[in-house]
Order: sequence, then C-alpha cells, then structure tokens
Amino acid sequence: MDRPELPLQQLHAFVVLAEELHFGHAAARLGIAQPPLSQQIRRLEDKVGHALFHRAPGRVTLTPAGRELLPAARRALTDLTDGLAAARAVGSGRTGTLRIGFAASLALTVLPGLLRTFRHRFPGVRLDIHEMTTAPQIAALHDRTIDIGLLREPPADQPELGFRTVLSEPFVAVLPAAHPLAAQRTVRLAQLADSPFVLLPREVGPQLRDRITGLCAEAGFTPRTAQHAVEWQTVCALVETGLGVSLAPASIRRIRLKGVAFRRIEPGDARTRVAVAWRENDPNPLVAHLLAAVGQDRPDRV
Amino acid sequence: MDRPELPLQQLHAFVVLAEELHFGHAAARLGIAQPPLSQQIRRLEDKVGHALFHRAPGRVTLTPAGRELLPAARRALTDLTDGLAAARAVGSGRTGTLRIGFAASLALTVLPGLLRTFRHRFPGVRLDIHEMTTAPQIAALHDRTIDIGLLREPPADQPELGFRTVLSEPFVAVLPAAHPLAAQRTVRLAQLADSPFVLLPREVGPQLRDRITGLCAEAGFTPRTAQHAVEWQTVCALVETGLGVSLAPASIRRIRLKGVAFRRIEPGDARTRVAVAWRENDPNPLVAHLLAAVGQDRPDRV
DNA sequence: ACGGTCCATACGCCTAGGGATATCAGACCA
DNA sequence: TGGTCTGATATCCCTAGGCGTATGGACCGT
Repeated sequence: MDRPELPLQQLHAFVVLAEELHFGHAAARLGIAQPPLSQQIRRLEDKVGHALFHRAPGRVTLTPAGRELLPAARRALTDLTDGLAAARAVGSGRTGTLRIGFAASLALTVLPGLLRTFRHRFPGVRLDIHEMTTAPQIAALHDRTIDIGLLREPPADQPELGFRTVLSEPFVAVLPAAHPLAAQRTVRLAQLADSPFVLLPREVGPQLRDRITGLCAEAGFTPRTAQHAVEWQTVCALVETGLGVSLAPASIRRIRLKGVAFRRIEPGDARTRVAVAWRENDPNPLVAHLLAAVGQDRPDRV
Repeated sequence: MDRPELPLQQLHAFVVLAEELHFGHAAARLGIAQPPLSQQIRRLEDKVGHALFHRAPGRVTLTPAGRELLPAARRALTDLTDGLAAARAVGSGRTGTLRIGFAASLALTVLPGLLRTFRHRFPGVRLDIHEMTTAPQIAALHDRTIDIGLLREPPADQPELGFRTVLSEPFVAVLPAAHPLAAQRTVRLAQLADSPFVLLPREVGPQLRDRITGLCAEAGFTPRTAQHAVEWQTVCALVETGLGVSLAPASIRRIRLKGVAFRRIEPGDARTRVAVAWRENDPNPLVAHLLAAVGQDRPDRV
C-alpha cells in the first residue's frame, strides 16, 4: 500500500465540483472563493497527470479520467468520515463490544442486575458473555480474550489485573434434606467432619477451593472429597442424591432443589467475595464504564 | 459528505504502525526517523480525539478505537491508490471504454479492420459497438451516447463535430439477375429511369439518400420509389424478389445473393464517402487514439 | 547500579498548500 | 460593441505539518 500524497481537501473539492459542474457554485458550497477552487482542482489534476474536468465555454464536464476517479474519491471520503465517527464512538465508549467472563453461579445473583444497568446506560454497546470458571477467566484476561471477569475469591498475585469486590456473602452448608444436621437451623462446621464432601475441583478456582478447605481446617478437620463437580448446580444435585455435603456461597440458595437443605454455619463470619476483574491499563473506555456501573449497581445481598 | 481534515500521510503512518506495532520499525519502513512518527500518530490521535495505540512498556497495542479506524483507513488508502491508478490509465488512454456507432453496411468493410488494429494497439480498452444509421449517429454524438461514429456521407452543417473520410467508393447498380440490364457490364444511369427503386428512407441518412436522388437527377430522371428498406441487406433481398432496382455503395457487393447482380454505372465518377465522426474538443484520449488508428489502418478498397 | 531499548518532548527549519483580492481572457448576449 | 458570466492567473500572506537532531524518562535486562 503506497501513500497517495493528496490533501483530502482537494478530493473534497473535486467531488463537490463533480456534483455542481460549476466552479462558482462549487466554491460557494465549499465556503471559499472561486480562484482557490481553481487552484485545488489544478493541483489535483497535476498530481493525477491528466485533466479531470473539461472546461468548455458555458459548461464544465467530467473527463473520462475524472469519471474514473470520482467513485474512488467518494468512497475514500465516506470511508474516512464513517471510520472516524466509528472510532470516536468507540473511543468515547458509546459503542463497541465488551467481552465478559462470569462464573456460572453469578448468573443467579450479580450478573443480571449488572447487565441491566449497563445496557440501560450504554445501549449501543454489545456485550459478549462467556460462562467460565475463575482460573480460565484470569487466563482469558491475560490473553485479552475477555475484558471483564466476574469471579469468586480474587487471587492476590495478579499485578496486571485490578479487582473490585461486588458482593461479599457468607458460606452455607449444603445438606441432603434427609441428613441429620438438616434438622438444625445452624450447623457448626466441625459437625461436618465425618461427612463426605462434594467440592469443586481445585483447577477451576483454586482460591475458592482453598478457602473452603481452609474453613474446615480451622474447624479442625480435613474434608474428605467424595466427588468433584464443576458447577454448583451439579454440586447441589449430587448432594441431593445423598452423595455428600458441601460448603457453598449463600447465593446458591437460589438453586431450589427439593432434596437439598441450606443451613447457616458456625462460625458465621466466614465470607466469600465476588469481584469484577479487569486489566489495569486497559485503554478500553467500556471497561471504565462498566466499573462505574458496578459502583452504582449494588444488587440485592443474599 | 463532510471533509475529514486529515493528511493522508498520517493515515499511512497509522496503518504501518498498526502492522508493525513498533515505532522504530514502522518509522524505518516509512523512511523517516522515529520522533516524526510519534508526532504523526499524536496528531492523528488529537484529531480523532482518542488514543489509537496503547503504549505499554515493551509493547504497542491498538486500542479499540484504533481497531475500529484501521479497516476504514486501509480501505480509504487502497481506494485512492487504485482510483488514481485507474484515472491515470484512463487519462493516458491505456484503458477505458469507447462507444462506437456504425452503419450496418460498414460491418462488411471498414469496421472489422479498424477494430482489429485498435484492439491490437489498446488491448485494455473496451469497445462498445452500436449499430445505427447515420442520423441517429449524429444525434448520439451530440448526446454523448457514443464517442465515435462510422457513417456514410458526412453532413456539412455540424460545427461541433469532426469528420475524416475513411473510404471513398463508387456507386453500383443493384439489379435483379433477371433484369434486362443485368446482361450489360456497365449500366448507364438513364437506363434505370423507368425501373421502380428500392431505397433507404430519407430519415435514416438524408445525405446518402439525397446523393442518390441527385445522381438520378443529373441523369435526367426522378427515381420512383417502390419500397423503402432501412438496411442494405434488406434492399438487396427486395431487389432479388424483383421489386425494383437500386443504387448502392460498391462495398455492398459483399452481400452475396444468387438473384442479385451488381453492375458498374455510367458516369462512373460518382463516389460515396465513409467517414469517422467525433466531437471536436472531446477530451477522451481514446478518441484521439482511434483517429490515429484510422490514419494507419487503410483497409482494402472495394 | 548501569547500559540498552523504546517512546515522548522540545526546538528549529522549511515547504506545501490553502486563503483572499485583483485582474485578465474568452464567450455570449443584447 | 459594451456588459455579463465564467473560469484562469498573478500576488501575497499565513500556518499547518513534516522532518531532523538532541534530550528526557520509563522500563528491563544483566
């Protein structure tokens, strides 16, 4: 691609003159005097190397060369004006695409409200939503596959990423309805020591997993993992079948299953945090916009 | 269509930098030092109103706005370079379209050779050939519907048109083979005084028609028109059926029909001219090229 | 801590190009 | 033949933008 060394004004003058076919009128439309317009056209013709207009007494006509150039000139000008407008729209964050990764469980809590407020404020922005667990979200942020992550237990060792807590919620015990402890309103953690656990595999979210096993450790035992499941939906389903118990963020109570009971735990100060994550120094204005929306969208705490 | 006030160099710099993602390399490819490139980009970003590149330590990246602008910039640049090249090609007469009108009878004589030499010399030029009689050709030249006419008996009262004789040929008598005069090698015009004539209607070519009736007048009679026909092919066919006789340019001898005889006439100095016609002041270089080709293409005289 | 890399900034220089006004030249018309 | 319309030319002015060299400042490796 070589660089055609033309001032765009000349092209614009050319297009206008091609429409008016009258130097005086075209100059008026361009807001300049007639002699400068003659110069512009002349310079352009010099650069092309051929006449673009045929000046007959009384009428100005396009030459074949001019007719050939006209559509290209028009296209170039509209391409540029449109491109500039689009770039400005994207630059100001009025339009564009924001790619968001989110943990499946958040589809029940923070995600809907967040999307609603954002879409309301930026209707021109397309949101690409990808369900993914915590660890892949971190990787995808680094990959620039997503721009925003919505995850649990933000990891600490991520200097290039920013995190902001959106929600902090307690843990609950997840029990089969038939489990003896389901009769209590509150379950002490130590009481779960002997039950098999259904847990998330460590790979999908090391922080949350470690958090849970840490809670158990504080209560004096190491949970025995009977089964792994990647989604909380599945965890609850497995608990319902009696395969074991679990510890989960309170918001998963929204998953209603007849055979599952959720109970507060003792000690009750253990909380898990949901955070938005983004690349520090991400120039995308939509990221800033979303973070601002997060600041104002304070969804119902569970 | 508003005028985006951007030097194209900045766009070019932008595109190259977007490909290289490295100021030093891009500057080298552009053949300038690095600081000027920084300036170009900065100026462009100022005009857009947003950053186009994200300068992170160690890596340069396109911002979303930049990603949005890039394809438009590329399109605009290629449109312009292509458009300029096309305009230059057309301006120099290497490519383009030439619209030619021609009298049907000339398809048998001057037209093929002319087209052949022209096409050989300007293979990039498209030739649009339209069969039409003389009067419509004159109108089409004024309309700018055609650029070149190939016609008989160029009219004199056309100040805006140029004419150049391509071929000058005698008239011949067209007789049914059974006609008594077909027995002679030469026919005196006066001998045709009593035969009905098949002639072209005056509207399609007043000059030629007037020429023929003029010849008859000189021989002392007014031809009695038995039938009109627009094409010489038809004239011959009608003569063959015995409907009458005719006078025609010698080149129509190429139309071979069993029942038709062509005979020289007395006096034999009457000739009809075939000419190319064009608009004087036509800026189209192809017209000049074709006229030059006519000068050299001297087809076989009939 | 110290060069090396990479981009930005700061001058200074220069030209191209855009603008205006005044004037000229040809065509056309009354 | 003189007025009008239209486009081209001639000057002059101004500034935007392009380039270079020199320098600063952040970051990264050893």
